[in-house]
Amino acid sequence: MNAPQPPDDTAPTEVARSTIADVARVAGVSKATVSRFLNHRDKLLSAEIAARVEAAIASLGYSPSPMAQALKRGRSRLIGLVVADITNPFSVAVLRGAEKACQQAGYLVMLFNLGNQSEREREGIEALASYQVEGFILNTLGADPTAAGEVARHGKPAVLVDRRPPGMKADFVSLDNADAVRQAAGHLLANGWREMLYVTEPIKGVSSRVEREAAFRAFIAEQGRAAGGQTLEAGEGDDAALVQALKDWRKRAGRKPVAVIASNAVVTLRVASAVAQLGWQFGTDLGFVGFDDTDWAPLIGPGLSTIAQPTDDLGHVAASCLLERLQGRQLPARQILLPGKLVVRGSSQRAA
Amino acid sequence: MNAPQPPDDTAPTEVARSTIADVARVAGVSKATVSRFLNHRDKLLSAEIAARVEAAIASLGYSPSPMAQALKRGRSRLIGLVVADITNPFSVAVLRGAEKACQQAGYLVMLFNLGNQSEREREGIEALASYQVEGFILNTLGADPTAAGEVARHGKPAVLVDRRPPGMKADFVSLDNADAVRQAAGHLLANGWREMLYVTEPIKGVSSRVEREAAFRAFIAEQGRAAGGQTLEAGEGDDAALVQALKDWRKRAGRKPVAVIASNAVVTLRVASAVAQLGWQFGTDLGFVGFDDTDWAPLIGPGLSTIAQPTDDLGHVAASCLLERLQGRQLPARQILLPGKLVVRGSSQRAA
DNA sequence: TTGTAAGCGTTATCAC
DNA sequence: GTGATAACGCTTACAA
Repeated sequence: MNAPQPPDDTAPTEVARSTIADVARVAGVSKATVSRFLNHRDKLLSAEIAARVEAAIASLGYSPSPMAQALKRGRSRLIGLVVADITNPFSVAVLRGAEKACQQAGYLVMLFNLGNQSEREREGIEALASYQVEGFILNTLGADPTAAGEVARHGKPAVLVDRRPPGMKADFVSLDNADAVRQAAGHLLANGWREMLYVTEPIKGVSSRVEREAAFRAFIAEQGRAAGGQTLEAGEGDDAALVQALKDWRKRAGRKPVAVIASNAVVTLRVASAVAQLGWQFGTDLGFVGFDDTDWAPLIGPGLSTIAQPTDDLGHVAASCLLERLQGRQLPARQILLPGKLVVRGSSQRAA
Repeated sequence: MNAPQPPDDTAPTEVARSTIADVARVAGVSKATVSRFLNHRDKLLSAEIAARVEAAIASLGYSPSPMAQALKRGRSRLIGLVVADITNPFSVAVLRGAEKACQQAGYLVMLFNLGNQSEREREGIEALASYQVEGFILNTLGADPTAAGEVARHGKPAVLVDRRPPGMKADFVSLDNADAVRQAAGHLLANGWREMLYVTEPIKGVSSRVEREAAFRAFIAEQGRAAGGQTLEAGEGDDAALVQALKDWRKRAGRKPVAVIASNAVVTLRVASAVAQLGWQFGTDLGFVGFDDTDWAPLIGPGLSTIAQPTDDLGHVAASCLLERLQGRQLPARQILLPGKLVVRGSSQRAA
């Protein structure tokens, strides 16, 4: 304990970031000149000075502080991405697409994950806004209507993905839900499944859920007596209830071939689990199509048929929309619907 | 073209964020006083003035700009998280844990996804550092050795998750790989599987892959003639090759019961797909344990046995380590190994 | 073509 | 206790 204390700079000699002032000093010019070199490159600069500045920058390994730039310019090269649930593969896939597009355009994505707690929407938007993000990509909103206002208040452009809050005017990018549901249901019907059950998470006014369920009902209505259908809202953690509901429903259907449409990957998992418990086989006891073509879908039972969402495009398009507006283009709020693609596997083909 | 230009304030009357100066004016005090109120709250403030400031802040809906604060203080309340591949459920799970801990401590997580392009490590670290992140959580590094130096250069604390680059001194949080492999292999052996194949992504010096494979080899060596084992590095997209390799290997094993250990979820998927193509059944033709307990594991075949990583804890612990250091604690580089948990399902139990 | 100086929104160091 | 004032690292009139 009495040993001479080594100098307590345990932190590995923190190399202070060099600033524009350092560069200026080394190059023997003013800060303004360096800044010009950075922002206007060739214009208004004598070759000799430009070279000196360039050398100084290189020798110091200087790069400008985005923070300071943001403070001064009011622009940050940051895009705020609010995601409902990072655990949802759909959200992640969209994120990936968006991120790629943003990075290509020189923007960095700042992520705020709601973890499905919609009451944190405002919080997320506030936090992001305070970092001067230039725009928002929102894969959430539905519950908290004030959050929409929150975005508007900042006057920053926003694009909505997948979910559209009640009265919000903004670009909207989403799967063409109506078409996708028709593809799924139509395919099942064509394969001889006569009685369908649409299983969804509790709808709770979430726009994509509303749209899909409505499309399902519309489809069934159109078919007259050719097909029957109903909707089941399955709450999380209610596994036993789902099993029971499926059993009852199939019994009621009598001898009609029955099929389930699952509204997303989470529901697919729950249904698959219930089906396993019941000892049923996809494709023989039960037809099935689920939304979201996950990489495990081919491996369950005879392979699960799915509606693949163009997630990468969704993210890419969302980012592009936003970037366009950031370039100052003034357009009315657009609504971009991308088609889903039916991937046929064993679960939707009658094997009995 | 000659039409009178409408005033181009099409942007929805951008409500300028109110600044500390606004608050000062409204409250009839100086900026310094407002700042004191914000940072030192009660100390050194007369009740009357404090009340006035508080009222002004409330009425303006003021909140300080983190950017300006970061610029001034050199601290940003930001933590940089570099993730090898946001598509990997393991990475996402860790991210979730880390994010939760950070948010609780008042930090925001800034995410940089490498998309598996390890050559972008430097880039990511640079980008994050330029935003003055106070520390790093790195779920990557292995390939680019200069990236490690990059982190050190900034003198900011970092904690490594899952992968540890060659010569980097920093906190390290990871699954106890050696123990996990022994659990998996031991369990298979105990269930009568005599010949094992360890299937991994190309090892390429990635520490976690190296450790797991080494542990597997060590385990086999210890068993003497009680068990045989070999390793297969399966490159991505090489599906046909994997199928062939499995076939050959099983043939060579003769009548000995064979089992596969998959080094992570991605490999599990590839193996499951190959097994399906071969028409084999898990649990009868082939034993199986895979790393990472995904939510689809129970649904494939008779259920896939897995080693569940404590992902949430991993992320949480990583964040805690970092936060501790940010609080100024000087500790030697720690190494925290969390145990995995064997989840037994049908695939590892001999049904034949 | 280049330099000077003001200011972005904060916080910290002084005086008063 | 409170208020000027000078930074933090950068951009941008305005001068020269």
